[in-house]
Amino acid sequence: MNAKPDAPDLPARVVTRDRVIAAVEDALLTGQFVPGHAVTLRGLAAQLGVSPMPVREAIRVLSSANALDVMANGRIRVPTMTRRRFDELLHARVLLEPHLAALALPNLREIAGELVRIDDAIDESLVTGDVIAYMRRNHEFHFRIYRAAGSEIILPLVEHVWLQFAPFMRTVYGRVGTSVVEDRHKEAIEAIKHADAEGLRLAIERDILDGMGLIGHSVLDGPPPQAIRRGKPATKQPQTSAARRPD
Amino acid sequence: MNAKPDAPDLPARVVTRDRVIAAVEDALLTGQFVPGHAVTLRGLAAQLGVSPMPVREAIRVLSSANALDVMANGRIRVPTMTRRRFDELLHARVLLEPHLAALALPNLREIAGELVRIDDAIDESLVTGDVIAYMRRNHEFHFRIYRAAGSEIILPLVEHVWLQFAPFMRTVYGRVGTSVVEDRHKEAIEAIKHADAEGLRLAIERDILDGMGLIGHSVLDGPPPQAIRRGKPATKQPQTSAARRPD
DNA sequence: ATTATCGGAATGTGATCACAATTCGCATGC
DNA sequence: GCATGCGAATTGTGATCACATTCCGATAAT
Repeated sequence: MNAKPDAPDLPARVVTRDRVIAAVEDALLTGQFVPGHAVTLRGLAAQLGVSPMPVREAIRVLSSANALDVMANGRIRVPTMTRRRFDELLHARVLLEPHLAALALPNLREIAGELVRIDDAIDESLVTGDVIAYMRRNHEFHFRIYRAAGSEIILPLVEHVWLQFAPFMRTVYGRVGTSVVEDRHKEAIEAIKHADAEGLRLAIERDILDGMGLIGHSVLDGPPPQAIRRGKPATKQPQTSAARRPD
Repeated sequence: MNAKPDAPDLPARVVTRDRVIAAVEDALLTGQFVPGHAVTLRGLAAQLGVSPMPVREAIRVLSSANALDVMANGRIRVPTMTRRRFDELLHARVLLEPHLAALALPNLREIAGELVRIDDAIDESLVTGDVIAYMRRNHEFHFRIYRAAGSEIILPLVEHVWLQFAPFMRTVYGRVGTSVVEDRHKEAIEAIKHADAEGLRLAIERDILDGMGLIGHSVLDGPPPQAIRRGKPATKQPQTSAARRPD
């Protein structure tokens, strides 16, 4: 490599594009972007106080990860959830996340206390009904674990999956509330303290299946996803932004 | 009647950015981008005959998928393979691809003939030593199978992984040749014909482990890849910058 | 001959403009 | 009252310019 004794620490210059990406990702993960809602370059740029150029790249990055939906005419919107997509996302989560958790187990002892603290914050967000705080904390709980696996390949894949299902979960919580949320974090922490890899794997899997499976199905199986409002035969997937009102 | 597109097929307007992405992805998957080689906006734009703007978005998309490496100063280059990265990529492949193949098994009967045809083309590429054609055909063989799984979530994840390890494999083939390549495609085809899910899963897993594991380790454990620095050692291989001349 | 220093070239980033395509609003006509 | 047609506004895409930073090469000094 080229010897560069000047700065061993990477300066990590903060570029506007990365700030935009982080802002949109946070908005997606905390459910502040409603599925079906349009996302425009200039609109987002004005909202974030930047020029459309960094937003363009950020949107392109996120849409390439299927975190934003690019329609045939180029318009961009928050993806709407379909039964098929939901099942596949659930599938991918069950495939990847328990594996990552078990892989991270040896490194989790030292952050067990921090996980307990985050889980306490989650409980607090649940009782206060702060959905955004809950989703952010829940994301932090899971990814504290997954990050400890030290896998720089699988971890981004899991982040992609989360970016896709998170907006939908926000809709779910907005409809059924957060009181029905019951995670398996306590079991996971217990498994970590006992260095029980299989127990941790099972706890994560159950956390995914319970949290997403039951709630997701109850909502997706409810109203049929084809609520024709004006009889547009061109669009095979009518948007539900203005049709259904979450409460 | 302006808004009445009779054609049910989506127009799918071809934008320059997508062509650039496809071109770079193909170059990565076929090993025409040497690991460590710099990729510049204006250089790639001039090479492809487009303006730097679509290239900027394309590079951003690919770098977000870790298919291109963004250094601390913002410069972009084809990622270099490390032992750690390689092991993780191998790990991710074993985790995802056999699963996808088994999932696709019910839909593979009808394309079994096509798979045989592609595999024959692979053998032909191997005897002629056409590494680029081999890599393209091998990619096609695998993704014909994976695409049949109908999973629009896991499939992009696998594509991301391929984009990351493919350039390195090109280096491997360029060093040890393609004569040592021995895949498990025949076993996979056999398992498909017998509707043997477990056999197919095992064939894919062995194909990955044999192809990447043995070859990759032999090269990564061998000579360090930072041998030559100055002097431009006889660029007999078509480089990425000025290799392709449109006319 | 080796090292230090300086200047031009190259690179990524942000901003702005131009343009085709699409969408929305509103007036018009039946 | 309702569909229709037209024009303005919006949107994504591509191109170009400006600029800070960095890299490369040449020149000069020891």
